[in-house]
Amino acid sequence: MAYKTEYLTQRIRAAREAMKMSQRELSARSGLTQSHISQIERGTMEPGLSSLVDVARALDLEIVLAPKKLMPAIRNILESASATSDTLTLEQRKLVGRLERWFAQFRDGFAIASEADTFRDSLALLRHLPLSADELDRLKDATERLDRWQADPPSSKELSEFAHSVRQLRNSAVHRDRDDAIPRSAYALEEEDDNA
Amino acid sequence: MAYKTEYLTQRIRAAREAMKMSQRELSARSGLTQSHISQIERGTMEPGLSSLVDVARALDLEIVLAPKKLMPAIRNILESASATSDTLTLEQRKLVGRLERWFAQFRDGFAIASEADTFRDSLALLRHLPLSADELDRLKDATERLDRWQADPPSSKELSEFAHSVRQLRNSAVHRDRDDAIPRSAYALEEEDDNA
DNA sequence: ATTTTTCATACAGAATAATATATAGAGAAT
DNA sequence: ATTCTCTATATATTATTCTGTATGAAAAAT
Repeated sequence: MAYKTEYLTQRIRAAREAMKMSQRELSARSGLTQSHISQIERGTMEPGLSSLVDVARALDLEIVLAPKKLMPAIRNILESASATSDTLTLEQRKLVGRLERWFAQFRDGFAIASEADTFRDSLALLRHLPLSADELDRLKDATERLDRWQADPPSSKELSEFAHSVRQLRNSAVHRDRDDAIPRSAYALEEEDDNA
Repeated sequence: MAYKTEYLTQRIRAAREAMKMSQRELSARSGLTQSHISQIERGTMEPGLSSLVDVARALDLEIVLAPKKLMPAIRNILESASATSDTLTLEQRKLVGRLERWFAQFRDGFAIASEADTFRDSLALLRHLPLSADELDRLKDATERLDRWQADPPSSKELSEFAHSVRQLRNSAVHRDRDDAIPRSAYALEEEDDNA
């Protein structure tokens, strides 16, 4: 009777094993008993919501309620995080990191605060989403503008334009269909994210 | 007792209300009793996981376990689908208006007449449909192409592509599911056509 | 071969979720 | 005012979780 939530409890077990934590240790961290955890993982019993929250927290996981329609985009993020990193994502992270550091300094340059927030959040996404070669180029272009702005600070209009172009980049990466997703060495399927 | 799952149950209530669904209707859809739902939403009782799953499903929501470090990225996606404001819709109308004026001039550029008609109809819809932040971005991108075409007129192939992208935009706005619909209250009634 | 660790399982009892049903109050609609 | 809908709340009963504790079996480490 318990497989309505099986996909969640299986993820719990996978997460625990991925960080090489024993049921006993998880028990200590979460406050549930070991026997309880065993039953949850096995599907012998359906946990209460609060138990799941406790266990998830202990595994550095968060419970999110997401509209079904957004699930492809969210899966994109979850998978890209567990996908093996290749040279593309390495450079990508370097670039995003540079943009983030720049933003920390230039945040006040934004005329509108919400625009600055949007920009920061777009960066958060770009750090985790797979990019095509073309998109990576655009990301590179963006960081190159930073160089020009070292000497000559941008106007708020330029900044706004800049933020928009970064957001465009984010959009194209987020809403990519999984079918034409960037080919990667091994696209891990949902249930086997236990590769470090 | 202070429940640690209140952030989830609050989202349930918010989702239900956003869809204008009564507790009774949700009760019918989810299989829980109305009284049960009331207590969950109020926080007087903590639901079991399976109850939460049932309710979430009935609201077209999915429960996701996400690594904490990915939360900024995920929040970004969740917000981009629901964020909207008055200023945004104002901008939306400005953009659509611009596209419409442009179309009045460039209508002959379309190789196929039906394509032009479809384009015009898409615009008419876009004027009245609530758009997410993402969709507004795409709309903005579209109008920016117009700028480039001031000097350098588009080929009929480019034009066709352009019309297609606008139509896609229209589709995503039209076929949005109830659950993540943009709350209309702010601008549902304030619409008087400003003719171009 | 022995010890340790890890996981599955069992059981009793306390705590709490969940059902079914009913009702009261608030607000909206007629 | 009367009727309707919606939400909160109450009560009694059943069902399930959860704890605490203990044990067996398999696997790993010594």
